[in-house]
Amino acid sequence: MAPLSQQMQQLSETCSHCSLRYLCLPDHLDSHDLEKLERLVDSGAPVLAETELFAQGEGLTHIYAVRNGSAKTVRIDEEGFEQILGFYYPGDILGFDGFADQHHHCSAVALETSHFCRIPVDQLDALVDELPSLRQRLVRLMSQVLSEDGRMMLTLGRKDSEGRISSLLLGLSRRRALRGMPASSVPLNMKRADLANFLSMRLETVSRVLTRLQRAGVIKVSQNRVDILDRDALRERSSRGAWVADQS
Amino acid sequence: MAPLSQQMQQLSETCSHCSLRYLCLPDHLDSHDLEKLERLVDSGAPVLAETELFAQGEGLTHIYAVRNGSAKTVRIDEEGFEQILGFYYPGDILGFDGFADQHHHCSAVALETSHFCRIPVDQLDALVDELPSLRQRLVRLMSQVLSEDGRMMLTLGRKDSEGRISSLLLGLSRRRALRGMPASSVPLNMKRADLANFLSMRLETVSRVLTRLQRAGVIKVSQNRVDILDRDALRERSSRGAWVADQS
DNA sequence: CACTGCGATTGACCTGGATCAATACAACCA
DNA sequence: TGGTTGTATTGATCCAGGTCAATCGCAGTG
Repeated sequence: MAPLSQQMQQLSETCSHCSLRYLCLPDHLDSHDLEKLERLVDSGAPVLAETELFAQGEGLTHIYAVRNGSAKTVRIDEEGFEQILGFYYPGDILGFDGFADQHHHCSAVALETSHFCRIPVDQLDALVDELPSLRQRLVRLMSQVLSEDGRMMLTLGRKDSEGRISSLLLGLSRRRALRGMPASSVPLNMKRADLANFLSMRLETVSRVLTRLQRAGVIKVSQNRVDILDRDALRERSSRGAWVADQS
Repeated sequence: MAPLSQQMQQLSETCSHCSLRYLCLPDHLDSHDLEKLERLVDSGAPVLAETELFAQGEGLTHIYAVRNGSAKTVRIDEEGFEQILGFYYPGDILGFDGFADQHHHCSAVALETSHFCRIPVDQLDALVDELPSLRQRLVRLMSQVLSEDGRMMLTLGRKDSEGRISSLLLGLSRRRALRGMPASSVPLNMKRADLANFLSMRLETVSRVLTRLQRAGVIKVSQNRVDILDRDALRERSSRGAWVADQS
């Protein structure tokens, strides 16, 4: 339950007044440039849970910023396997991977009823040519994703189930903190199957690990929400069990 | 042993005459823009095996394109775990992840004696503001990496040891084909430990899988080189053993 | 040539987590 | 209130691959 004032702020139509401007595209833009960006943004109707924002293979027409709510991106690879690539929260941008060849390489789906800012790519493209600050911002955001992907590969490759869950929870918590939301109470808006898919575990294992962590007094689980009781213990578990690579 | 003519071509000082221009930064640039880019590029002395091009944490001053030879990127995460993020071949760019905060988030190390093109970031940055075509090219290359990262996460998360090795071999082979090199004979310039680290397996397992594939007549292993005897079988194995995710 | 050292291979064993299957719980509807 | 459906938890079993350890092969070196 965020206070009403905060909700209003987040839903404000203009980037300049958006509480997320320092996380999102607008960061580092001066008010003049920001105004131009603002004019591109279309904050449309609410998107219902399970609704696709864009589909894999589709042409790239817009990128999206999460305004409120949450989303996931899913890719189905050549062999038909489905992989959740990430979860997205207010201020995050969806659609960067489409710039490669002007087609989306994954689908984006709302996890709950959410609002998104739609930004038409062609106009953004033109504006980027005009505003060096915007280009830099864009490159930085993409580069950030790259470096987060690296971290994720490490998690998937090196950590055991407990480490993966712990890392995920800490990550979600950290991202809440960035947004000024209570970091010790993390809502799991996605289903267990989504978590399992994302972390490359079976959902039974997700369940087991969550209860194990609960029994150990590290977290408190209640269906769609996890309270972090002992952050240090969680941190400890997120790296314990990760195995060290052989020396080259 | 590439023919001398090809070596000469690859080592040509100018992008315009470089045989890799269609893979590398210059692609899609007209001759006028290309000339400007060319002036930034410094193709320095050969880099010896095991030498660092740049180190994690270091400020971003240059990005590098592989001219010939090969390299790997390695990241050491907060908890001290070392992860190889990728292998790089002629035409590939190293250093993109540094744009996030002007610092490298991984180290780059030559796998063998290699040549690299050094491009100073500040000058590149200025040129990018000047040339929209270069900006687009840059964004596309970064976006490509993003989408390849997605594929890699899937491999790490979903595939068993045989699938991982098979995928890797096919990937290396495909990249050779792109460069016009014999695709059925793949040199493994990195050590087994590097392969293992990259694929998140133990080196013993890498060894076992390679010999298993050899015994099955799919490949022929000879210390630092793998010959692909039955590409279809390899493809089959690269997806077999990958498990399907639970439905959300 | 013997010696050393590094990397690759192979063998034997054991554990984490996938798999299969049953049960529990909540929301929703008739 | 009971039935139905979707989701989460828990239990029992099994195996891929991690772990430990021995061996081998080759390159360099005194």
